[in-house]
Amino acid sequence: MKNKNSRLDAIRLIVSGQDVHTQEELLTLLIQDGYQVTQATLSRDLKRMKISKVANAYGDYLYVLPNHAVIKHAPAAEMSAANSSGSKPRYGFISLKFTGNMAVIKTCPGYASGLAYDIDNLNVADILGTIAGDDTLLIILSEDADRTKIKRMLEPVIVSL
Amino acid sequence: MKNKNSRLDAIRLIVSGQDVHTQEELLTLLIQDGYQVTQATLSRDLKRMKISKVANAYGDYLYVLPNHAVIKHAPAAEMSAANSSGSKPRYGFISLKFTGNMAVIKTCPGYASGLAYDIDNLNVADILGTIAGDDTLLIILSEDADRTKIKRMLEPVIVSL
DNA sequence: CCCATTTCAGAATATTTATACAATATGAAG
DNA sequence: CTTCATATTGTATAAATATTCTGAAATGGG
Repeated sequence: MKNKNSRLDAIRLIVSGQDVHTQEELLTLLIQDGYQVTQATLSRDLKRMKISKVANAYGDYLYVLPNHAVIKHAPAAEMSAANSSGSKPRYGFISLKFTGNMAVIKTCPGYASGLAYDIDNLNVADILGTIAGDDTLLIILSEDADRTKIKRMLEPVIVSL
Repeated sequence: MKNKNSRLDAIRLIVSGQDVHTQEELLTLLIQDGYQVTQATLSRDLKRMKISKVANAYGDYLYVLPNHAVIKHAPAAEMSAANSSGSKPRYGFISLKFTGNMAVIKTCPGYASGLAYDIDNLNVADILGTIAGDDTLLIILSEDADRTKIKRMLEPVIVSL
C-alpha cells in the first residue's frame, strides 16, 4: 500500500475509473486509499505515466490515460485462449483472442498500457507492435505467426511476475 | 490571417509540426506568423481543440494533438498534391514493416501521433487510415495496396536510418 | 435602426502544476 | 563499516495555465 509501484497502479486505476479534474482531487482520493503523498509527487507520477489533462465535451478538464483513442474491439473472435490453464492472471488480464493476423487482449480498465509495455519488452519477432487503449490491447502479428507459439510467448507476462 | 478559424488552423499546424513546450512558446510562434493573440486566448483555443500537454520521453512536456484513430472515407483526388504538404521529416522514425493489409511503424516514444498526422495529410489513396499509440503507428491499407508504392509515398515524412 | 444576445478576446489574477532544493533512504563498491 | 552514487520524496516556490471580469464587436430579430 505504500511503495511507489503500488501507488502508480492505484493512480491508473483511479484515473481510468472516475473523473479526476485536478491533482489535488487525485491526492484526496489517494489519501482515502491509504497512500501518503503530496501534490509534487503526483505531478511527477503523472508525468512518468504520461497521464495528461484534456478537455471533455462539457468543458471540464479531466486526467486521462495515454492512448485514450479507443481501439475497436475485434468483432468476431474466432478463438479464445482466456484462462485456458486457470492460472492467476496478472496486470488485470482478462482474455486473449485472435482474429486475422491480430490478437486482442482485454484487461481491467487502465491496465492495457502497462501490459503492452511488458509485451513490447518481450521482443518477440512475430509481434510487430502493440497499441493500447484503456482496457483493450491490440497486438499486430507477422503474417506467418503461429498462434500457439504466440500464446506460449505471452504466458510469462500474462500469468507471472 | 487574423480571424479565429485561421488561427486555430495555424495552431494545429504548428503543434503537429514542431515541439511546443509551453503556451508562451506557441504564442511567440503565432506572433511571428502575424497573429495577434495572448496566452489567455491560447488556453481557450487549446481547450476547444483538445490539444493537451504530455510528457515526452526524457523530460520535456509537449503539446500534442488529440489521439486520433481516423478512418478516412472517399479518398479525394488520386495522390494529387500528396507531396506538397510542407511537413518536415520526423526523426522519431525507427522501422516500417508490412503484414497483410497493414503497415506498422515503430517510432521513438511519443512520436507516433505526430507522424500519423503527417501521414494522414499525405492523402494517399491506398492508406485508408491510421491509428497511433505512443511509439507505434498502425496504417490500414487498401486491399490492393502496393507495398513498394506505399513505401515511396511515405518517404517524404520519414527518415530512413 | 435599436436593443438584446452572443461571441470573442485582453488584462489581471486565481488556480494549478512543475521544479529547485534539501533530506533521507537504498545499495553497490572498496 | 564507510563512501559514493542513485532514487525517492516533501517543502517551498517558480512557472505555467485557466478563469473572472470587462468591454468591444458581431449577430439577429422586431
